[in-house]
Amino acid sequence: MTYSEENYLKVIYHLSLNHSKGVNTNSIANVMESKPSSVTDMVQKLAEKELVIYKKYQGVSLTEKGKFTALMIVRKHRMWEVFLVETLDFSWDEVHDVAEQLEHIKSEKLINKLEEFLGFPTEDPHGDPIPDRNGKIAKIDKKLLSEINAGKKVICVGVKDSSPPFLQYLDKQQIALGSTIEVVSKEDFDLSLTLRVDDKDVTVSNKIASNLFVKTL
Amino acid sequence: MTYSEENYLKVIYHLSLNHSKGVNTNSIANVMESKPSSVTDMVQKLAEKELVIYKKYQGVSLTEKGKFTALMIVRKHRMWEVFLVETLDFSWDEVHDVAEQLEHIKSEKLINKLEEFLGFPTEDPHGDPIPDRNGKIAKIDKKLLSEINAGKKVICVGVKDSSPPFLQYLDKQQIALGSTIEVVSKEDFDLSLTLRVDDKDVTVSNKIASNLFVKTL
DNA sequence: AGATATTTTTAGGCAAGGCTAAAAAAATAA
DNA sequence: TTATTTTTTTAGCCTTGCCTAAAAATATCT
Ligand SMILES: [Mn+2]
Ligand SMILES: [Mn+2]
Ligand SMILES: [Mn+2]
Ligand SMILES: [Mn+2]
Repeated sequence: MTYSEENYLKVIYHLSLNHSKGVNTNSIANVMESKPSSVTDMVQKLAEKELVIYKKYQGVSLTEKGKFTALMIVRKHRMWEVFLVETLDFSWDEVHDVAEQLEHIKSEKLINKLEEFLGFPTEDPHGDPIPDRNGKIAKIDKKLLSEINAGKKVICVGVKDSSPPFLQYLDKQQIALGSTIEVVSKEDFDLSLTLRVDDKDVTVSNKIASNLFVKTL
Repeated sequence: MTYSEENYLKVIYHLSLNHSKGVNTNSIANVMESKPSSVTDMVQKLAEKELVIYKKYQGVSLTEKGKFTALMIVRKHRMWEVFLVETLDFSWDEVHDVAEQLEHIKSEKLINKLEEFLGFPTEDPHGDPIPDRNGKIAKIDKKLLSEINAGKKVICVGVKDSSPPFLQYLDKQQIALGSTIEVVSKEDFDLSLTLRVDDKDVTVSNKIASNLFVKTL
């Protein structure tokens, strides 16, 4: 399994969580920052190896084998992110790029020992669930903050976008995983929200609110 | 810098420690388990990038830039080996292959944070010195056990061969880094040695003795 | 339905990093 | 010194993973 094949499987896995049908060529190319023709090439190779199911012009989906492989990569990615934050004091906006490299290290023993050392974490620093060694992944019950009505109190449990600028914005507003957020009011005009986070009022745009996952109490 | 280029630089670095002149094509090919023609190709590419000095038929040597790059890879390799043994409880014969992968992870911050977490170790689990972040590497004063005369007491400080079979042999004989070894007698015929390690007598062949580094008291 | 636009695939090419076989240079032996 | 062997380089080929341009299939609009 090459580095490149692993990245394709991971991207197909992530895309198939939303687009419940077959994943289309163009969306893979967009995420991979490559060209549709390259995607077609690789997808045909993955189909020969029985990692994906592919019919011309019909999009692609993972086989059980392909899905398991993808989950193991996601497992490693998120486990390493926990290590970087918890053990090496990285901040949550610095870990993704390094984890993109570390997720390709091939050693079952390494990931299992690391998991043990970290105390069997179930979520990564962005609130995403970590698959266990059998590929089982918890479904975390969460809603977007943008779907919450005024007057409700919720807890921040994750981010949809985990790009550094967004995470740094949250740091600046002192919104972190576990923060209690009260939706004070919602503006009809632009759907912006006024929140109370730790006794401080903050106004956030709809774009912000639709990238924050929360749990109702 | 690709994975492959990094491996070439590392191999050239290790070979140039012994073969004090230019490193020859064939020895690189042997270590890399590739063919001399492939080595010539790559060496020419490295010369263009000013990482090595190369004249046809004259062997190859590292430039300052190439040497620093090689040292940073060695630094990462050995630091990760310490992590695997100290933090994740790997045994010293299990770490090399994983470290071969981890040494290519690109993040200065990662290696420096890891170094800090590990308490700035100066040697890896096989007794080899770890270069610091400026590329400075300690020269450890050590001799081969095979050079020690009968009657002397020494301390085991490293291994020359760090292949799993050899390391496992040492485990079985309960010889570890830090063990005190007394050379009881040396057999003229085959240069085998009788040792006293922790109040136990062991006989080892010359081959074993010439792969163990020791420090005289 | 028929025309047009979009998506996807195919065809052909390129760079990296390998390989084998043959040629050239250097080292060694006679 | 000349002949032979060994080492090294060159030439040409292959696979992987990417690309562009063109062709084919599918989707959308009138
Ligand atoms: Mn990530
Ligand atoms: Mn994450
Ligand atoms: Mn090693
Ligand atoms: Mn080592």
